[in-house]
Amino acid sequence: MPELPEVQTTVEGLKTTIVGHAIENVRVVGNSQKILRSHDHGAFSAIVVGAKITNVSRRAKNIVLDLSNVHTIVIHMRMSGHLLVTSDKQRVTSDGKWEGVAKTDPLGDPKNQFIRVIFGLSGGKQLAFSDLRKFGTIDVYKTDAAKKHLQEKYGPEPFDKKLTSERFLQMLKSKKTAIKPLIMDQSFIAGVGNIYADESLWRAKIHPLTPANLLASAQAKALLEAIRTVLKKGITLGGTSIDDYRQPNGQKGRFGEVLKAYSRHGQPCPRCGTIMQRIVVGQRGTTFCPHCQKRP
DNA sequence: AACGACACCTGGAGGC
DNA sequence: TGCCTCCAGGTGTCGT
Repeated sequence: MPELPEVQTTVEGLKTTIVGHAIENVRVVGNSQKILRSHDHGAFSAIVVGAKITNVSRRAKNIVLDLSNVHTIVIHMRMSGHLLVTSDKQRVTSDGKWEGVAKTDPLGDPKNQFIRVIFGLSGGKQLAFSDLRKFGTIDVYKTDAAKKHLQEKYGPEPFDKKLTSERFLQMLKSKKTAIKPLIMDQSFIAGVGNIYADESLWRAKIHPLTPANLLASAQAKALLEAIRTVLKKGITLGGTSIDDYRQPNGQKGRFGEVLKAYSRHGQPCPRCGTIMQRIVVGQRGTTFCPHCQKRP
């Protein structure tokens, strides 16, 4: 599910709510042990319980929780995961049910009912991981190992100032692969997934199957700017909640209301009115405007 | 090295 | 209503 803006929105929500709190216990609901990937439940608890959360940050689509005991928890929400934080008088029971939450409360939203892992925090707060499809992962590493791993595994962050349009063009020149799967490749550039890829390519007027090395300098520049623009807008609007994503308070993001391309096949292009088409690229549904985004 | 196919899970939507 | 098939925002692995 979540791409960079959703992860960033989550991180910002967690920063103001859970930093400074200690982890008192970790519960796994039902048959969800595999979400704790690096360690089994007992070993994971033994490492994190008693430690204080000192910082929350993001690298690529990972949520990074630094702990006071030189360990770091790395959470990946994959397709349908999201993190929720309880406020006063709200509670998740050990079987994943909400208490003190009305159906009309954002936390009462049906998409917030798939609680798989619960962190009990000091002060009576809870951090709950809801994930319908159970694809999400929660790992813990020693902090230096975590930082090294996160640094090496992923490509540049889209907002990194060192990622100039010249450098981006250079990166594209060495790849013959189609541009859409390339910008979704996290080792090429971090944070772009299917929604923001479609949006960026539409904005930059580039056909998703264009071989990367055929992009002209002006197109590379336009694409990098488009990626930055759509990601920034996604963050401003609290992410895209097409289906499963929710903010830590349970609310939906609003970027879905302003999508120009993603999932709009059969509807007119907002720029030229041509009916938008759907194709499959790299096994992913892809929507584009056949008039604005011409194949080279 | 690069690319495609598939697996991992579960629920919702749409067709018949 | 009930059953069936398809679809989903991501990524790891395995095969060619």
